[in-house]
Amino acid sequence: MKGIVLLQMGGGPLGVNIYDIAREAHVGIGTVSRVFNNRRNVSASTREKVLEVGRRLNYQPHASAQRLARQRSNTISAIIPFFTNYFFVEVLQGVQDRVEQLGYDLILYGITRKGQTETYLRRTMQRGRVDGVLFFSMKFPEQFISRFQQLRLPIVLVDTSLPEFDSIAVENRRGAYIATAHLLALGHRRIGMINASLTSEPARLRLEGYRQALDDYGVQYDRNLVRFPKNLKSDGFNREAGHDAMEELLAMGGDRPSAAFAASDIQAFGALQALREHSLHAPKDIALVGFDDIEFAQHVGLSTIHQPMYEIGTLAVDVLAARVENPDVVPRHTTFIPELVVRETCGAGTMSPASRASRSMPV
Amino acid sequence: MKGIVLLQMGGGPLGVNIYDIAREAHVGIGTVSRVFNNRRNVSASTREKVLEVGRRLNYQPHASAQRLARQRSNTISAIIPFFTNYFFVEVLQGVQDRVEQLGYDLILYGITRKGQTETYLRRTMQRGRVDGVLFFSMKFPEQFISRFQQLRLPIVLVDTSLPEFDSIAVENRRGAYIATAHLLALGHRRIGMINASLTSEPARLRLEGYRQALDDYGVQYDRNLVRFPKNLKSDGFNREAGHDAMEELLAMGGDRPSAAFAASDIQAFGALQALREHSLHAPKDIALVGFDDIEFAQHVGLSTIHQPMYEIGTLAVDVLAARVENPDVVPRHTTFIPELVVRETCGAGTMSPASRASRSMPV
DNA sequence: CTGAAAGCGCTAACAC
DNA sequence: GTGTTAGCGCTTTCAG
Repeated sequence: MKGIVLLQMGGGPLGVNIYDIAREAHVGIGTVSRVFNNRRNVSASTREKVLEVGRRLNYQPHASAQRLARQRSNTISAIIPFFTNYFFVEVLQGVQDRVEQLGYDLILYGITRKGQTETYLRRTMQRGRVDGVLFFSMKFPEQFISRFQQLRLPIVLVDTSLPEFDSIAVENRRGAYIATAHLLALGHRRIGMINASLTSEPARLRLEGYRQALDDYGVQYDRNLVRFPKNLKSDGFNREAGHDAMEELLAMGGDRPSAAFAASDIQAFGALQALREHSLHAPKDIALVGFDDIEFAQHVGLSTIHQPMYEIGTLAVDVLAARVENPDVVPRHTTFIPELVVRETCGAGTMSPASRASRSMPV
Repeated sequence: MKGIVLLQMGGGPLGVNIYDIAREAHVGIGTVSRVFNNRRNVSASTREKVLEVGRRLNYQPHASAQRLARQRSNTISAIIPFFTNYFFVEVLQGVQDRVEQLGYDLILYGITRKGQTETYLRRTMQRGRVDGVLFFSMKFPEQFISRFQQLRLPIVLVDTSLPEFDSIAVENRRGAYIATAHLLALGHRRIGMINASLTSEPARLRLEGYRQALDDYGVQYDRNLVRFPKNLKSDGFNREAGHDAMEELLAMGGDRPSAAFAASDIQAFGALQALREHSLHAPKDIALVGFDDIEFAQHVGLSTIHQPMYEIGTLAVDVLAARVENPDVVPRHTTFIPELVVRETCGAGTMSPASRASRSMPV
């Protein structure tokens, strides 16, 4: 009866379920379930009959019920800083596309304020919510390590790492080295670094790469040339920090560097702005190389270190999915090698449109 | 027994459930449920007892089970273009923050390729998945209108609209008018427009505002001054389109405009780049005003029309939540009035840092 | 105030 | 192949 009614009114308040289909198709609910789950032990004729009724009644399986019965949510979450960096936007595209291919849903937990991280971690840990989590670009809170391990909740760290969990990252040290070495090769000897807070892992590694390059070129490290954000409320991966750091560098007067390496593109933009405010230009007055290669880097002709962000996103999902299937293998750590992209601000490019558009130039 | 075991091993494979708590606390499962749902018809003493056991066993309610029993997912989805515009990033922050406050989960469906829209719409329509959906900046496919209505699935349209559903948008016509009038007031008479494809609603409205302003200032409309994207594969809200449009404008030689209004900041960036390639500058050679006021507009000193993106995001969630609670009220359409932000590229600003930082200047 | 019982809609193990 | 029967874990009457 209900089936008929539904048919007439085009979908009742509660929606049509597996029982409606079963009744209408004169089969058991098990069969209906098998059909819609593409199990093959169903005869062609009954399968077609069920499918026909399903179409006619516009049946849709109930997602929550499936998740409960299957003990699997087919959902993953992404905990990702939203306040800065734009890096994440491009990574998210990769995540998004892969997640769609694999049929997962993606719950987004964007961090806009400090402190949200723990809220979201707690939330994502709740049973039945997600099968795994992607954690981006932030220090993973220590007190959660053992909790995730106990719950056996799969997690992969992206752009950050911990021995306990799978991780994916770019070789930050290497990238910074490449950037600095490039400047060195161009003849610069006083090279500043516009860094973020050392509480950030990438910031620390990028500093190391910078120093290593200096070393290899026999240039004495000068701590006055390395600038950190003054405002400790954020990690310093933002435009203001970059702006202020460049101001400081400029304030050194005759001692000021002839080139600078910024720990992120976004800081480089701030630095560029500071330069403009002093009627100075890159690379003429100060050569500049950034890090990330976010989309806007092209807009302003910023030379920078390219990270394969989209690929990082897709790989992150793959690794997570693999762990969901097989929770007991040892943590796997993947790293990408970043590449230098020469545009205008480093002073090495020709000014032709061709070079401006160039997306990568391996070293 | 199970409770004890769980206690000892710190969480069994299946997790502790309401029955474990009930047994351990010597109460019925109904009572346990009431306690964890903060119903007040529970005596203080039993409540405390249940809570204590819950803490001890590290109980967490199972999200899928709750959703199934409550017939409510406490989740909403956001279908949002990811390919362009950066507009969405800032809107998403607002969405994200509000969604957290209201206790919803946010499923993200980012559109990176044409055609994904329908996939995601179908997906988000599945029963039990979400309580409502946010649909952004794209033309809502006609064939889904009646389907959403039949399912009575709440939806709010953002940055686009349809009579049938709630919507939130900025007054595009008004914004374009303001931008153009500003240029006119500065003395410009030949003003170009760098537009996106007219298949986009905002593009159409912005053109209208542009023409209206011209009219009001007694300036003859010249269709040669309005440029559309050549590449019809996208909607044209991107850097390349802006770049090419500016090229075309420049190619007009002596007839070229002395100012231009771009339908989006991102197109304005492309235009700025084209200018640079010709060793021209804004506002000296061509004054320029954009639309959106995405974060990067500050970086390059772009004068533009500010949209309250964060607020649009939070409001969108509020409106959706309201409709989830009360599905039967008539559709509500909200619009925001955009404001002009004077920076450098329009040529009206003083060059002081103060004015550069100015975020809004109502007209 | 509290316990018992009946779902919510689906999956999966088990017979036939 | 296919129907039946238990769950999955929680919410929500309904008695008392």
